[in-house]
Amino acid sequence: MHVFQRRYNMSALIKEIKKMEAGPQLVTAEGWVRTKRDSKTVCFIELNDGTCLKGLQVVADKEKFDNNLLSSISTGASIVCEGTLTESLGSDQAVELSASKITLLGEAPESYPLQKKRHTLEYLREIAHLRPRTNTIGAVARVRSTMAYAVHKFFQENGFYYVNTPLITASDAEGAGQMFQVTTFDLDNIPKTEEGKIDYSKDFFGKKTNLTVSGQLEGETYATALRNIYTFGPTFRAENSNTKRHLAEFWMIEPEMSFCTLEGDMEIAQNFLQYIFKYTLEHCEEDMDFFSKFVEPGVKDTIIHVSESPFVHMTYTEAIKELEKSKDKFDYKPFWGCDIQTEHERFLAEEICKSPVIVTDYPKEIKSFYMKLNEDGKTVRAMDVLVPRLGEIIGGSEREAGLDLLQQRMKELGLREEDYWWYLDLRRFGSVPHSGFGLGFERAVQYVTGMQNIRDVIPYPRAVKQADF
RNA sequence: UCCCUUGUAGCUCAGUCGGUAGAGCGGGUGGCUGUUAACCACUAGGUCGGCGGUUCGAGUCCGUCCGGGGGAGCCA
Repeated sequence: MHVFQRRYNMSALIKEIKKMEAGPQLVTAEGWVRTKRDSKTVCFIELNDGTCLKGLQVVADKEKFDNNLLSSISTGASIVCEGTLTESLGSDQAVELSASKITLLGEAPESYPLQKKRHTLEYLREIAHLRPRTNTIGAVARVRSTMAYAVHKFFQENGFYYVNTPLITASDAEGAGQMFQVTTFDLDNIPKTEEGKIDYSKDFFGKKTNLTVSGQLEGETYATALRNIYTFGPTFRAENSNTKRHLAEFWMIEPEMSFCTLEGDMEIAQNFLQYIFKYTLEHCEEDMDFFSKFVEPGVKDTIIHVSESPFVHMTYTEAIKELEKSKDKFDYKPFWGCDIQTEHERFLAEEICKSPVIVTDYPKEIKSFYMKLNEDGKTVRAMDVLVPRLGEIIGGSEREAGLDLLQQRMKELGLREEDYWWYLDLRRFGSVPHSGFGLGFERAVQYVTGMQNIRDVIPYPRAVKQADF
């Protein structure tokens, strides 16, 4: 990126101005006032436009400016400053803007909710429309955007096509949790059949529909046509879960690869995570330093380490053996066949492996119907990527490619074949081994930034009893 | 949904054994100063989350409802 390049009618971004050298040319800076400090003859304004963490110091000689103008420039006000860049006498910045002209665009009276002091993240959630103007949420927003770009960049550069799977779905049986129903019915006057049941034939789609809980099944259809695809879009879960790592509306990334077995799946998952981590470290250095200093001490070093070291591999059976050695530490005693609890996941990643770990070959009973059965008849070709601090960040598998085996599995679980006719067609016509995984985007942002609560890494969190703004 | 915890000034919190409230920051005013979480002084600002109960008296004890946080389950 060229620092001096002008875009459309925009003046230079503050992140670019800060990299310029002192000189006689006029520079214009626009932004919001973070804080103002007065001295006898000069006034210091820290101006931030959100393009970087630390703002530009604007220095206004009090003799040159109307006192009313300077006094109305308070924290939160929006201003335009024109002047020349000079070498700063202060030690916290290389250059500063010596203002020759300041225009107040919008004042911010004392009722402005953001003070020039630390606020709790809980309070900031109540003013979600203003919180991106804070250091922390601004940094999260920049990192989130950078990570989203890295996601596309990784897949686009590695032979994947971006597929948009539907958000509204008629398949009610994906089994991945409670769904939000979509209807245009007047809920006070719902059409009923003669038997008194809801008459969905009169609803908008002529059948019962919900918001998607996963684009995977539709993703598989495009993977078995374009070879490698990925989805990256919103996902909805109506579960009544109240935790710091669940949302009712979140963004999920789901790659799906044809002619790919579980081994390839694991390799891509690791390379993918490491790529977006490295890309973010490279492009968000200032923000990562901030997170590492104030949000989660050492998170930057952790991400550097994780982006360079191979992940540990372990089968479910091996993982249970390891957990049984320390069973006294757990509320839920581990045994072969049990679900791996959050406490187990974290112990595996944090204590046993001290790094991300990929656990594979889970008992079929605790995994989804579409996962490929191993030859032992008991386990499936599933993999979960567990990371320290968070637990599961990726869940994936090699898909069952055999029609008979898939039909048998669905029968065992009471799934109706007619609901999945098109999914089964993929096994009827040109079936191939294929694999994929799902990554919760917000969880990845949490992991990279060290933010404790998922509601602080998405602009407007939707959760149980929470849909403001 | 369950368990724990919390709700006091604009924000963050203190408030002892039940006797109707304090600090820091922020705001305002004044002072000082090339400042950078600026500093110093003064000042304004409160239905103590709502409702009900116990008591001579409730921020404090009890019940209940609502909101916040943490943990669990479910999962991404």
